[in-house]
Amino acid sequence: MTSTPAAAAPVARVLVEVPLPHLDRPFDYLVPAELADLAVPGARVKVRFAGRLVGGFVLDRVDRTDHEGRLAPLAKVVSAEPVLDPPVARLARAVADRYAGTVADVLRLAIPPRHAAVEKEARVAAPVPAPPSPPGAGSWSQYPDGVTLISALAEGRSPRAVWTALPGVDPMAALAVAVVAALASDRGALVVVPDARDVDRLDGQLRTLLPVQQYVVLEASLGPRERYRRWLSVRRGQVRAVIGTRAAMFAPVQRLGLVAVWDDGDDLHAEPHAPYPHVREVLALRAHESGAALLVGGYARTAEAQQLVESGWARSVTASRDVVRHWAPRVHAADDDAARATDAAARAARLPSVVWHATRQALDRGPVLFQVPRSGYLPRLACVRCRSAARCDECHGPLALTSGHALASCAWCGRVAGGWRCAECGADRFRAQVVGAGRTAEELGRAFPSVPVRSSGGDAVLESVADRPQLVVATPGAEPPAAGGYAAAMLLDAWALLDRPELRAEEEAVRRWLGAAALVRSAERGGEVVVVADPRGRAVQALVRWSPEAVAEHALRERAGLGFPPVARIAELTGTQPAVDDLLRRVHLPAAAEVLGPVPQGGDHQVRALVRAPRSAALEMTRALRVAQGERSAHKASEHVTVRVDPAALA
DNA sequence: ACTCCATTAGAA
DNA sequence: TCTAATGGAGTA
Repeated sequence: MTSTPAAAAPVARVLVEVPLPHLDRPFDYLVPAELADLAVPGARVKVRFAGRLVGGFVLDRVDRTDHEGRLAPLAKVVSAEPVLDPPVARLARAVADRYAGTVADVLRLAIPPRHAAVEKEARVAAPVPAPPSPPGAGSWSQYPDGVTLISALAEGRSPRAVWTALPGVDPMAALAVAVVAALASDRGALVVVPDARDVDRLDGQLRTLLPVQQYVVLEASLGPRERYRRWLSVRRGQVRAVIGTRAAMFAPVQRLGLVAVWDDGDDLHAEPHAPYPHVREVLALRAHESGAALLVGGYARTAEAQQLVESGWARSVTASRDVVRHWAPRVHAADDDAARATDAAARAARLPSVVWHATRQALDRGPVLFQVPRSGYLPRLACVRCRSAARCDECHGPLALTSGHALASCAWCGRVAGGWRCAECGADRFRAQVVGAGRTAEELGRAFPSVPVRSSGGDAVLESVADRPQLVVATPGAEPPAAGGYAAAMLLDAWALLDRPELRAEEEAVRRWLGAAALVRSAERGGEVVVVADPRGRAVQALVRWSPEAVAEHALRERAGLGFPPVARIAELTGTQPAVDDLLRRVHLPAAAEVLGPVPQGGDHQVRALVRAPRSAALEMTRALRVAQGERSAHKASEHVTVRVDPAALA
């Protein structure tokens, strides 16, 4: 190359798109004079790196370099569109540090693939819309601090709140009000919800408050073209508000005033690609870095959200007991066995008789919702007498009833279980430990022959149901709202959710129950919820009293006692034994960190080690792990170790 | 991943 | 002594 360097700021600091942890830093390149105007900070470029052309982003243009040797020139400026915003670049660095990953990995999540035609088409600058006037507080007046929260937003301040949403009051309407309040202060807003159905609902609410040109919807189902078009309008500041699902968490909203996440306990908020960041954590980082307001809302509350409250960083927004009582349905718990065998009709329907009676009565008043565990939780079988799991005689795998087969068979080896006897107590009959949605729908059809039964779940999720007597069987998260609220909800096999071995089982159960119960009419309007589980349990009590904070407080204390996130930070290292050993040998952990394992994982010759550090040493721990990963990749270690920080499922 | 370079083993 | 092969370091 013989071209002369640019007259001003001839050095471009470039982040190269290579997946290797030890290359996770900027490299300097010379800007040729003819590219001087194109190679703006944030631009996509191609550079020669280790002999080949790789993509990268210009982080900055500077006058000089610290590099000793000769600088290579930028090979090409792909586009002068500054796709990497400086605040997003800083965020990517923070997220990479937090999750022991690389900036390049984060940017892959944050910046959608370019679509050249889209970049050109919108050259005609759309005018930036004028801020809307401040909204009324809407349903926020139901919460003691709600009105203050909205006016603070509208006045340009940045409150941070963990919000327990009331049942029966559309939370999407409240989120829409918060968005408009942020816009009214001449700032931007970003709301992330778990799935497309929530996006649609929020969209429907926002549409009533804001012209559609003033916000965009970013969701996974968009094609590359439309996705880039909308994303670009946000980056260019033509649109100030974004609503969307997980990938929207990095949306380059300009002058960010509010970030919000709905139902942060939903596992859809955990990004499945490296470095596996979580929406709530990323948004909290954004709020911190941009000085934006943060709203973490849900019917339930996670231990992580509770931690934000207890650390004093965010405040708790919760309705008073009186207001909760006004909106919530009546909830009561019925233990499965105690209620089951007493009533012939109930036995025929294989329903606890409380459920059967409550359903029959509620059907006079409107639709009745049945929440049944997802079919993914294989319907397993248990001894009818002692309830121990029914296992295969041959391989000791769990027995299951699969659809289309009358006989139980082993979920592992497939052998049909004939002449089974319980290994614990000798009983010769088992019962379905968890009945799948399909089977429940069939049985309800027989028990209530004149009533229509509809199912929602899997790939057939109902949008909503009409306000007339009918039975709606849904898996958790797929419950369609009913026009005037459900007359009742039956939470079947609720104990099955609690029996799961995971750390979050209790929190998760409460989250799912509240999600269904929130769709039921208030007690004043006759709304009723029956949860089939031991009434004495803490989770069941939280539902009965509609006090999710109690569960979150307990979960947080429990995690503190165990040294688990969010009180401590844990990195999970997974790989082959030699690979994990090698990483552990190389890593220079802070003194406060502690290594557990490695222990073999199920199958695959994989092992897992946990590295734990108190929050005060967490950043040091994750940085050390990244450095050690880098050292391994620099030494061409062939076997990869996956590092996940604060994974959602810690058994 | 890929290139470059140094060290080293192998053959004249 | 020269050359091909192998390993390690660095990537601007």
